[in-house]
Amino acid sequence: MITISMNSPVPLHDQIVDQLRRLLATGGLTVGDELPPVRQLAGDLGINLNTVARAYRELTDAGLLASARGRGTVVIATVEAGAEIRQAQRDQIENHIGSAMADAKLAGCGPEETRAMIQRQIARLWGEDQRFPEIAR
Amino acid sequence: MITISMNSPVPLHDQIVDQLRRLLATGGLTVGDELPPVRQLAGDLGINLNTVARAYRELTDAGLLASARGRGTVVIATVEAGAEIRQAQRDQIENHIGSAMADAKLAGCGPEETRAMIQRQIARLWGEDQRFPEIAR
DNA sequence: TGACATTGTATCAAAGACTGATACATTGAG
DNA sequence: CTCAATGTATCAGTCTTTGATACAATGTCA
Repeated sequence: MITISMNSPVPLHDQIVDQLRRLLATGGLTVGDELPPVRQLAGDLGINLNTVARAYRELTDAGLLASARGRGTVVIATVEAGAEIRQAQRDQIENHIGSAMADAKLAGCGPEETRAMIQRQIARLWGEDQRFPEIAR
Repeated sequence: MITISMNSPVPLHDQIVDQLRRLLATGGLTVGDELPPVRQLAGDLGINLNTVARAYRELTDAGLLASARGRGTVVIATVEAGAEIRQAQRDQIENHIGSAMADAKLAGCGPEETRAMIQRQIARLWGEDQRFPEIAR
């Protein structure tokens, strides 16, 4: 469900938060779903339970999860598309996308290969049936 | 030329390295170009010169830049597309792209808006004239 | 009801990374 | 030769991250 990289410069709890947010955004996690106990997930990942607890707490503070002693952690909200976007945030996101695609080019991916990656991700995120007849300018 | 964010969890020198690599991959920097002196860039960004020097050194170690006391830092190599890609690296890149696009959806971007972002980035990376007649599956 | 396993939370310490201040070494210009 | 410009090295301070451990709350089962 979650994978982490010990080599990455991004902290472990941030990696977990990012992936959970991604699952919440893509439908991999929906309201009512229970998350694995901190000890279990920490054990699976081979890290300390505090690190997982911290990730859960950050999302709890964000209003996406709810935790209670003895009862576990559940999803109470998911982020739905259509929310208001600030321009600064939009620029940051486009920058992030551009950075990822630059990495692809940097690693030797050609445009066709990159396009295939994007296609897969679009299908995964917005549904298999979503079609984009053309993306030419 | 370079912008940094003090709020980001990613270290300053990593931010600089990422953006420089991106410039090297996109043609914003080519062989022979001189980089700003560490003191100047550090001053512009409002950070310590060591942080910039570290970023330069990392790229120097990677063989992309060359630095010399008193003479400055110049680009000696750029990364060209077509290099061999390992599968693990490819998966990581696709994961990165997917993460960026998930962020977009998370922030409320619809598929059309995301597609527009991608379109701009493709044009920027692989040239204005590059066309992608369709990206449907 | 009471004991106990399960789960999240809090506290504290250690280790490491990042950033910065400062001094040093090299190059080139005048 | 002098000196400004530039990259490099060293050291210290501060913060973050991670982990070990103990605590608190909830639910289950005898």
